[in-house]
Amino acid sequence: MGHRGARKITELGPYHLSLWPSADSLLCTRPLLKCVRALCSERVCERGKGRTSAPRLIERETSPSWSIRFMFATQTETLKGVRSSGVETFYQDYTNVSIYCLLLDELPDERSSHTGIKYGISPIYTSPGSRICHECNAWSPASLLPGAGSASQRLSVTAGRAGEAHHGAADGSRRKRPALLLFGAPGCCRAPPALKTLEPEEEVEDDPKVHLEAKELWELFHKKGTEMVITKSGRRMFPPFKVRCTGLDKKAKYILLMDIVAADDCRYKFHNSRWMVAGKADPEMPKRMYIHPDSPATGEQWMSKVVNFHKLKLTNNISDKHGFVSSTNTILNSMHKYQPRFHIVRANDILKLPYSTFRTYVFPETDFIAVTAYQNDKITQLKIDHNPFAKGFRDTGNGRREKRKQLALQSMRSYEDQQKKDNGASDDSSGEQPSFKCFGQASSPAVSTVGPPHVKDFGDSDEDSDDDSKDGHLKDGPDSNKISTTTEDGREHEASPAKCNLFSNSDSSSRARELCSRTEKSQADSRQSPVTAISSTTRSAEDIKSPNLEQAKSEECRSVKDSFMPLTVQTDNAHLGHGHLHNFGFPPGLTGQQFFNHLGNAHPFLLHPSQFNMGSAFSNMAAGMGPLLAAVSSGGVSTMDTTSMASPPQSLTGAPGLPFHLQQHVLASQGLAMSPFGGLFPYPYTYMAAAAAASSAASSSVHRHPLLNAVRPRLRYSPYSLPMAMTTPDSTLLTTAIPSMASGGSELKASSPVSAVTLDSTSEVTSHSSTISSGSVSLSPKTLSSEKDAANELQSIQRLVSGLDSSQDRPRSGSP
DNA sequence: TCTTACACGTA
DNA sequence: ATACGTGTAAG
Repeated sequence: MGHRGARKITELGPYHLSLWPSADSLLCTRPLLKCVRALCSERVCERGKGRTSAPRLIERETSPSWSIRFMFATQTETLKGVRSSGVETFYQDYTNVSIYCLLLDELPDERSSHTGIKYGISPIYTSPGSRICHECNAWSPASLLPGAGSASQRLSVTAGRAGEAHHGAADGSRRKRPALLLFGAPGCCRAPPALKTLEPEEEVEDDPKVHLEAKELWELFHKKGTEMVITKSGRRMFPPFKVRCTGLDKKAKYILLMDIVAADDCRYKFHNSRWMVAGKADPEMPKRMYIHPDSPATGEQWMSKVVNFHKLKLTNNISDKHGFVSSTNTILNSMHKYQPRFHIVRANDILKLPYSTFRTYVFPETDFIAVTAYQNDKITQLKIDHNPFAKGFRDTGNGRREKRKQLALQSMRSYEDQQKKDNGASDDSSGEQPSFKCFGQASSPAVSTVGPPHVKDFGDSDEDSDDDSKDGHLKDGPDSNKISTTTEDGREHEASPAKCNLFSNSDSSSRARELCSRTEKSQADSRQSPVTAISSTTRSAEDIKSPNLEQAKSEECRSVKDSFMPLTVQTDNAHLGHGHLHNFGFPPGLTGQQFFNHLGNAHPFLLHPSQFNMGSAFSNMAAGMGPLLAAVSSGGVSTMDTTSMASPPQSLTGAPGLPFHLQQHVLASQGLAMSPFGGLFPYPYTYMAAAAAASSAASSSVHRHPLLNAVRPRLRYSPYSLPMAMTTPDSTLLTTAIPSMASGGSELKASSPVSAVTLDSTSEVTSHSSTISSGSVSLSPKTLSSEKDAANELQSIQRLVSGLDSSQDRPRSGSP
């Protein structure tokens, strides 16, 4: 990575940045300077004059390995104006970066008089020990503001509403202060610390099997070509992705995750009632790994219920109004095909993810095409017939609202017709309402279809025709819940996983490509094989085997047991820098490299390490914000554990502890996403490279990295699979509500593990055992109190940062 | 194509 | 009662 002479950075004082424009001090971080200049010229000056209007996000590519992004938190509206040559670029930064939150300070007149610039930059949050790595020039928060302000000072900053940041003075006075969020990719070549602090995993024998729930329902949709609506705010999947696990070690703890990866590199169009390839796929959005909110939990707990991932939402929106992506959202490209994947990782702490073996399960019948509006009327009807939330559109007696409307329309039309007699067409239209068409919704017994079959089937694809027959099977069609395809029959459905360690060999890259190719094929096949278990072992490339579906269920590649190998840092990685780790307070060992590597090896479908989504927003924060959080916490906690932040996805907010504005900040930072792992797992870029490279996310980060660049040609297929050792960690975010903090290393504990408390264990389904949700799991008593506080703070910070959704989120965090 | 407000439903 | 999940129609 380029060393750009950042050497002085370490010497910078807290206010160096704030003294801006004192270019000299900034020179140390050339990239930063560059960004600042851009910012100033474009926005800051304006700001000085008055609040501006539209929110802005300015992004700059500052170096091959990383970049810095600025964002004005002051804006109240959306960040739509992301100005970037391409979304891809934008995202890259997004994911790969750690966040720094700075406030714009008013500059003394003498400083601004000749420049007209009224604001300087002062950091708000920084992690205590952060600094720059001379080797890789990576920039850590602390370096920016070493010493800048005490924790209390930082805390004093409060955010008002979403667009404004208020600087709360001790006296209680507040003055508005434009806030600038600076996002910088952390990078450090220092070797990651070992992860000795975490509790060792016990060796256990397990043979996990996974059943897809509601398989029949999935198949029903699949026949027509499943479509999933993606919206700005995020849309759930339907059918819901639920699985039932068996064969887990009752006592061992597992982390369950899911992600959604591109099924191929094609763009589709719905033409003549059929899905057809319409060109090459658009750049993949950064992918996230969604960690089930109940994770980690014991095998017994997982096996006692259906594992539901309904909290995961699909979106086409890059950022919310503040530019942050909800942790539970997975960004997809409309008109592209995707394949959900399920992963089982035996680990008692999320921090160990990077070192753990992923058992990946793919259910070919769950692939789908993301759409902003339904294309196939049959799919629409299936949704209406089976999704309980769409009952209002069913024809059944009661009243489907649509019916009414239609009727109304018809009446109106008829009326009009009489008068005008225009349209025959109108009639069609009436008939045409998609929702009415019933073609095979048979599945839902009750209500379903019966109604007016307006049906017009387009007779979509041939395949479509049969729909009905199957439908019948579905248990209560209308209620998805009821249907549990999985049923015991099971084995068919069971998928065996392919294991993959994050660990990836450097050579993996080539492999990854192969995988990619495979995957493509697999897709085609996918339908055939019910389940595919991918097992990739980090070590053996071979293991990776085909990712594809063909291997189908039965294959299990358990090759490697979870090997917890903290990879030592690969040399490659080494230079990349793991610097973050420290900052984040993550256990050093955790750093991403290993993590990624493992993933990378995996088959095409491998996860991308960088992207973990924790269910809770909190978690997001944690991930991305580690440093910030640390800083934030007044407690003086030096670093927050990512782990500590657990929060229910929905609830984020709740934290009573922190000042509201702080919360916002945090969120924002999170959202940004920072580095996926970066946040959570501070990891060196390196490791990511491997895993990430393949993935889109990877690509993003990759850009920066020369090495990565090579990889860049995105492998669509295997998002996660990159072999490269070096990938940057960026793309993924981990978001999760991490329930248990686990005993972090000493550092962690010190930092303040937050009680995971809030997890929302949404484990829907049935029972989510209280235990699980409680996160009782690994909390250490002593840390609890502090943890809670921390959590609260985090939440508050998140809010602050995000400034947004506070309303939505509810603070659950509280201690139970 | 995508976004938004909406009615209507679940939970 | 509130919060939130649906597809629709209109833009």
